[in-house]
Amino acid sequence: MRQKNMLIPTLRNVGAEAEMVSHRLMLRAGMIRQLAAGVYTYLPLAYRTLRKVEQIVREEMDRIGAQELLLPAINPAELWQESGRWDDYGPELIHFQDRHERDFLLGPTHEEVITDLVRNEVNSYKKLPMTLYQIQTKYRDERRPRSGLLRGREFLMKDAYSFHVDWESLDKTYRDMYQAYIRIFTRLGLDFRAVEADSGAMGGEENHEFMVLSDSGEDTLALCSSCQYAANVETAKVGRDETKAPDMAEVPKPEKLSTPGASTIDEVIQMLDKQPEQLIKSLLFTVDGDPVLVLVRGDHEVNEIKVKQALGAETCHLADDQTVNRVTGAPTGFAGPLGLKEAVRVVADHAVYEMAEAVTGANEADAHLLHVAPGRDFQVDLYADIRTVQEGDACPHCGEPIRFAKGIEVGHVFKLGTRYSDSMNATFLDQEGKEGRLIMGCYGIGISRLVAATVEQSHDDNGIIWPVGAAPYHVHLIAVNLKDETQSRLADQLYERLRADGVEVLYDNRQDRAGVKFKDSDLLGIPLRITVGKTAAEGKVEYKFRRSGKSGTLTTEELIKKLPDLLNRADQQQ
RNA sequence: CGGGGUGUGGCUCAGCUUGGUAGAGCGCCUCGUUCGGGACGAGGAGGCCGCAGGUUCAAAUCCUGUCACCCCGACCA
Repeated sequence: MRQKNMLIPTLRNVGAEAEMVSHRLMLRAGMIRQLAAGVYTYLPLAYRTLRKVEQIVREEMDRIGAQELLLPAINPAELWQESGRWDDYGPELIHFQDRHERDFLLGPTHEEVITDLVRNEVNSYKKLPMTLYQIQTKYRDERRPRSGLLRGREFLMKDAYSFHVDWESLDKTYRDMYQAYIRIFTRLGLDFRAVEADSGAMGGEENHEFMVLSDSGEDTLALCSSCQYAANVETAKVGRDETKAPDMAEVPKPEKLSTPGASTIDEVIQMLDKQPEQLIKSLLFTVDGDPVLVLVRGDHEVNEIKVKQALGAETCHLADDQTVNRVTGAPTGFAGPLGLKEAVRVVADHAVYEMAEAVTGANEADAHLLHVAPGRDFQVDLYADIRTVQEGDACPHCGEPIRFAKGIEVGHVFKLGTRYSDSMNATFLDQEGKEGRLIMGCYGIGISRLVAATVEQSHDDNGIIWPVGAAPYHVHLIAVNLKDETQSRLADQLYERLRADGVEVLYDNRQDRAGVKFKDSDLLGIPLRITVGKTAAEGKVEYKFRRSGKSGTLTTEELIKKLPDLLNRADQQQ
């Protein structure tokens, strides 16, 4: 393409509202423009990159036998009422009514539509397993869209759904997908990890998130410093040594102390001159409607997801103040396991078991108890791993220390099981003519987010550095001075030749000074730059890799011969 | 949803406290010089100051409302 008439409105600077590197660089490179909060126009360069990424995803999906289709973005409310998600998804659904006042929504994901399709069209085990996917715009009314393409309200996503007669079949497709994802992110040259994750509102069983490592990521990952263990901190397990029963023979009886106004761990340790790990933090949760007292060590944090899992519950959240008052007889901040007004279930973290004595709330305003011995002074109904992992904790697999890293979630694979086939009655007939419930998996990749994540991970002070796989063009051809007849003719010839050879080349034929072209070229981040300049008279041009900065001079014939080789080297760091 | 902030040529911003002719840099157009890392000179186009009310002789500026956008938090996947 000749750059002169292309819509590539580069900017020297952008406003302070764009904070994320990818957001700033994509604005500056003339790739995206914001239309509304979380809604962006993809200009020609961004659209090319988007299609490049799409194509990689498509190839890897096709390779594992997935079939591409396109589902409607507009969904009737009935389908979502049937699955129960019309209410569950809540205000995040963008919905509207048509002229007949029928409810519709713009799909944030497509389990309902695909399940409806498959239950109608696939009735026999002979067709199974089957994997279908689409690449489509999704709509989510995020409470707070932010960070440019990383968290939009309209975004491009690849979503795949698999259907099976049994779990073994799902396991196989899940593994295939997992490998396909690894190939996709590897082809994009990304530094990423597959981590164990929580399935959230999607429901279902085993699942992994694919995280691009980046300090600007919203998710925190717990990575083992020694083995392969990797998990989202939301769900990461806490490893522990062999549990040792504490010796509490010498522990005196509980003693009440006045602690006026000390309702937080910090205030209590200040007042009593204790360390946080000598306290038991007691929090009242409402779990499936019932109050449950949850105990963790003072320096630990309760993990609601784990509490929910440990109790096999559907819902779990901190109890409101009234409930706390009723159950403990005290304002929030003074709860403890001794002397509750109501008998409630008590769940404690493993670390609590190992405490010989502890400070707890006294279930009385402005008072705490000293010398409380778990097991002696109160009973625990269930000990479980219910705290959030901390940096330095033992890895649950090998015991080595866990370290944290930040990541951007670009993919997620789920084993859904029968979550949707149950609620939507999706069945098939097996070999014996008996009806079976379809077992499902679903697998997403945020395509537009992936583009932004690539920029987050691949840039320098001068601009974007595209991996060849995602680059909008492979070669940026620059004529230094178009008024120089020799340069201009050589550049034109080279452009036509490259084009004829099928090379994806962007030709900067603008009547600008060299400095402007070089600056823009760095900003756009095309992997290989070819400059036609001073040496044009000798029939020579210069090449330069955007990533490594390495350069050289070649005749045009040599260049054309070596171009495939040069492009192979373009992603190299050195 | 709570807290904070910002809306002024295409872009980045000043002007607002203390009301009185709407500004700068970049970009854009024309001419000339320049031409390998965001050139220089001269001339020019372009803005009902987010919107609606109000106060005032007079509002970008003060008041009220409203909308949009950004940031932090909560929430959610």
